[in-house]
Amino acid sequence: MQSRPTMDSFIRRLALRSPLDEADMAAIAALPRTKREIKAKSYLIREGDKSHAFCSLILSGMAYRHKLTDQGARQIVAIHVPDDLLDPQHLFLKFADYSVQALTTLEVADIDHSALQDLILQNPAVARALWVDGLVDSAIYREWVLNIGRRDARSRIAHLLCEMAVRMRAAGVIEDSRFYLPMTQEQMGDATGLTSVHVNRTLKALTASGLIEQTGRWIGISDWDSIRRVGDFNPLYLHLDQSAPQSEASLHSPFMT
Amino acid sequence: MQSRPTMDSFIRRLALRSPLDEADMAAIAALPRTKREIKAKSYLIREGDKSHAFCSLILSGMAYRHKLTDQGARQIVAIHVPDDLLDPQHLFLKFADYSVQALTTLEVADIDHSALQDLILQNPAVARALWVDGLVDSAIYREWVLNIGRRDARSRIAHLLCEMAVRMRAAGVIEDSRFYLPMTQEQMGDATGLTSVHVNRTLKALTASGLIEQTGRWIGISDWDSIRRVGDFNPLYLHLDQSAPQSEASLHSPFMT
DNA sequence: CGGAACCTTGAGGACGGTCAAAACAGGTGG
DNA sequence: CCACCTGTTTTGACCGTCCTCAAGGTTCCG
Repeated sequence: MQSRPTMDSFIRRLALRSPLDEADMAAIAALPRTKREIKAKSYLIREGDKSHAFCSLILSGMAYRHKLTDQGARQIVAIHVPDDLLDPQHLFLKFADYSVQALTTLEVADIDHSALQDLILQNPAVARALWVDGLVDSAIYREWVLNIGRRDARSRIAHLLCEMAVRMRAAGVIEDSRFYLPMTQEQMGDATGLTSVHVNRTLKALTASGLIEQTGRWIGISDWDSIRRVGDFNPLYLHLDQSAPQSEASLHSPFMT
Repeated sequence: MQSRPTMDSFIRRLALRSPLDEADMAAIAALPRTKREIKAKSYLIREGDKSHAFCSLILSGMAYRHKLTDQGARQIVAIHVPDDLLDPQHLFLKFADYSVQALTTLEVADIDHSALQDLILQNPAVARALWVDGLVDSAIYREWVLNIGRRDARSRIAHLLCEMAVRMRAAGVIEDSRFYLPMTQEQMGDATGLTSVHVNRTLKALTASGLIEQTGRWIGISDWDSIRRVGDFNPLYLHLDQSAPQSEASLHSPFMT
């Protein structure tokens, strides 16, 4: 996991989906922030917490967002990669309806709320870019509802792997045609509405069918086209390509160089 | 379904979660818009469509948002009640990753994008209120992921009914301690990741246990406290009460007068 | 070297799905 | 006002995907 101390790639991601000129980007880059390191497994946010006075941007590492039922069953509702901004919602809502926990050691930049609010007030292009980021979040939630509600275990896992491949590609953390997915099989189950036992069997089956290769938590995708079909994965919902709604290009493998 | 020609109650809902002064409200009320009537079952938006040049606000009636898998399985990802603003996302994203279909005859107000964009640029309080509305949407999606991923059929249906009761209460369309839920059992299944057959059996079981009463598509909740417990329903995620994060009041029945 | 967390595998069970048919409701047109 | 048609609800029988429980292996880290 390389160290990525600046916000450059975050700004580039925003600019991908919403127009930002040099001045806008400079304004974001100039936001006061403090870097912080967070240990794997520790909580960034707990359900019911009052909102923090800052937003955390993931510089490196991964985190996940989850909710619990009364009986203590856990559902992971989102997985976050570098350049994800955790909780701009806390700018506006008073408390959290979910928990966020570090999946790996995490480098985050805590951006002060009042500075961010000021920037949003003064700079509509920045406000829009952040708003759009949240809209894409929503789109991902919708796809997860579909994934969990209407696909079988094989498709769900395949879909999860496809999404992570594409998003990690966008974040620039794909190495050597493989990606490191720092999740236990239990966590993958919590993300897909399955049990760890069934995730285990499903992963083995995907490997046996020659769709993926696992070594530890490194995932290689041997046959992108097949796994895309099995997972019924169409990356349009990630809105990574604002220019071409229906482009075939978006179906290409995230492992192509 | 009473006719509700103005945007007053929409504005009131926004003001519930985000501060708006008289001038802000007047500015929203002055937005140019055209009223339109939409027949039940017709599409407002189709997946893959390029964004419209307007946002539709539901004045009366209900609609749902859905996505399809490759094999044609349908998942309803959201149900919309009066005062819901459909697709502020289209202000910023170029195409739709879902379809929206009318559940009943619908009265909507189409608000012109350019006028709305201008208002957002000029008036930060309005921008914020709309942003917050989208954040609550996200919170609902998260809860649905949990509902579908980690609750059994009985809880899922109970949860759906609780959510609809509370949201319809907020929209002011509860009559006589009952609410009209214009969904077929197949649609309820599509919303909860179940089949219509199982929804039927589950509803019968809830009725038999004395939790609800059904007459046609009118749902009466006989025992709010029990169904809330069965559905593991805690309305905090709806962020209806910004003042009191942990208030017990939020657990009260939406049928109390 | 030891322990904890995680992965793997097996056997059995259950929740919810599938398929199919019948009852019912509501609207339309004769 | 009845006859019809279509969409919806209801019920039954059977089945399969995924869960549960449990034990043994493996990996990783202190």
